Amino acid sequence: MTFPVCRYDLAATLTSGQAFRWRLSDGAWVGVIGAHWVRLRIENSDLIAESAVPSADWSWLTDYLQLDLDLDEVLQTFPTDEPMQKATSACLGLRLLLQDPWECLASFILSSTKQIVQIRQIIALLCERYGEPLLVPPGQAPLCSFPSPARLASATETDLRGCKMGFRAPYLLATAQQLAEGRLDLPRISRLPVAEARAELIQLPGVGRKIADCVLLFAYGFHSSFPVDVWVMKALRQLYFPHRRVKLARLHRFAATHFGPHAGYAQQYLFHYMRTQNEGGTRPSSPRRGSARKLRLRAED
DNA sequence: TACCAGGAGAGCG
DNA sequence: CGCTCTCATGGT
Repeated sequence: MTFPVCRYDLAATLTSGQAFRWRLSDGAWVGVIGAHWVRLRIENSDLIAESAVPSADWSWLTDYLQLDLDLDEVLQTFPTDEPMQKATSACLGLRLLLQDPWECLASFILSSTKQIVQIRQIIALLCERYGEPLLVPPGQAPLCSFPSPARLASATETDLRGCKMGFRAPYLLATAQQLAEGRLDLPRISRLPVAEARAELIQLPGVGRKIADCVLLFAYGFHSSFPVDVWVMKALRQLYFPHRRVKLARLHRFAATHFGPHAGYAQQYLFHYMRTQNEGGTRPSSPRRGSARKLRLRAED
């Protein structure tokens, strides 16, 4: 199946720390959306999608990739200051996905103080051990669905620790149990105002402001939600409040007023910019070479 | 080797 | 409140 697309950077989008199961294989991106195995690539401003099972309705894909979103319309609402100009021009075509709430929630519970490569490894193990095998085309590597709350709720903390998630195991287990018991209905949250939706999510074990904001943005499409992690905090302080002590609460207030109605979208550009800009590094600190040390320390003051 | 990673929660003054 | 400490694991 092919879909016409304009300014859609698949690589940046699928590796920008919002989803963790995509991998590049023979020049195409292979992943799982719900119960669908899918393989994606872009050729001549066309998105080409191959699935394992023929489907008449591709809304599961177009919704996930947000193909109907007008990116230019979003970009026009961004502030025209220099940091945003640089962040957006550094990666034209970076998009936000619309993911499954449970998979997104569980993934970000597992994300705390982990690097993206390690988050990917934990989630791969979790799916391999607890997910359902999917139908994949002949010759393709086997792949599983993301395990349901009920499935994880039936595991033990020790089982989950076996997936290398460490102290996050009791959080994931307790949250899975609450959802499996029906104590919180994830689909219902999409109908709430963003502040109430956030309050509901934060009640779950292992879910604080940052993870709640990630789920609101990446799975519920609340574009006003602005997750502030170490990277974005660094970006905001460095670019907008240099040489000043600024607290997290103030950064949230600043973000809510400065970046417009699609602030969360702007956040993704800042996040990607910070991660790719400096020496293609995966670390916000710790210089690679001695010669860079002085410059870096000066810039970070 | 020592330090650190897309945080959350508990304990402290 | 606001700050600090701990939590588990793997990479550099």
